[in-house]
Amino acid sequence: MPELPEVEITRRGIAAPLVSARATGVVIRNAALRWPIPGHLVTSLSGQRLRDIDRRAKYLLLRFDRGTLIIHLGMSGSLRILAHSAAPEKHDHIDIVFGEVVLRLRDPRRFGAVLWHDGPDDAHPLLANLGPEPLGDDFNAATLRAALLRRQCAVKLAIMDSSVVVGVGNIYASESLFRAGIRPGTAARRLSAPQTARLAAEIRQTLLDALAAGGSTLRDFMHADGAPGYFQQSYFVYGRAGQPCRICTAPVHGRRIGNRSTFFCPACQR
DNA sequence: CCACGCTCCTGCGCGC
DNA sequence: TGCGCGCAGGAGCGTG
Repeated sequence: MPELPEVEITRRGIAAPLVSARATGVVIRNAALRWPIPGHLVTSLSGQRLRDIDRRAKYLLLRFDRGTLIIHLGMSGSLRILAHSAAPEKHDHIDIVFGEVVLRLRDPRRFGAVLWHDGPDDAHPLLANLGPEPLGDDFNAATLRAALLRRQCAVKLAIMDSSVVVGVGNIYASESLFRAGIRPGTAARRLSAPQTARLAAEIRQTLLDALAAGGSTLRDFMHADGAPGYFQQSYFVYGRAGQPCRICTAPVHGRRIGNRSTFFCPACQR
């Protein structure tokens, strides 16, 4: 499941070969992603040059001459650069063709999205209400504190809310809270200022570490060049219910919060 | 504004 | 060995 580090790594991987290339066509094999892939891309994208690739939250923003192709990888999506002649496989739903090379989206679970937008980012409903980037300057102890003080839900749910901070998925939510020494079920507004500062720092560092590792990822992720990206990262708590905490050896607890699997160490996290 | 549960989909792992 | 079942997950969306 691509989380933010995987999306960023994908961005870098596809930007290098594609930026400044010209799209020559689009092949849609299955438009039924989370929202239908707009059919007009097949004709409208041809001839447009790819000027840049940005990322906002987990959305990839491919800046073409006359608009932006928004791509979300959902839970199982991956993008690869392939020769135009490479045969598509079962879940390869769309190709953006750049002459002899294609950008190919594979997404078995089809939770992803490919959309077209020709206005400013803020004018798109998916991008309009996103909170700060966790790796950017707008995300810090003060901004997180302000956001958490208005929430009484579990802090884990709060940091997974994209209006509070973007890019924190289920895995890194548990990992960040472990590293910050905070129990995931704690009411968001009950965190002290120092706890909040620690949490902001650990969210950032957890994502940076994953980025440095090349993207921890679950089974479906591939690097843009097709090499498997799964460095079975040794998570502190995620998926480790009943196993010894890597710090104190107490058994890791698992429970559901907001109908999502959640893991924590009852000794290290208070 | 906030909280919560539902929903999309497929592959996997488990129990029998 | 095969089958059916439940679960996993991102995040938008509708409802209370």
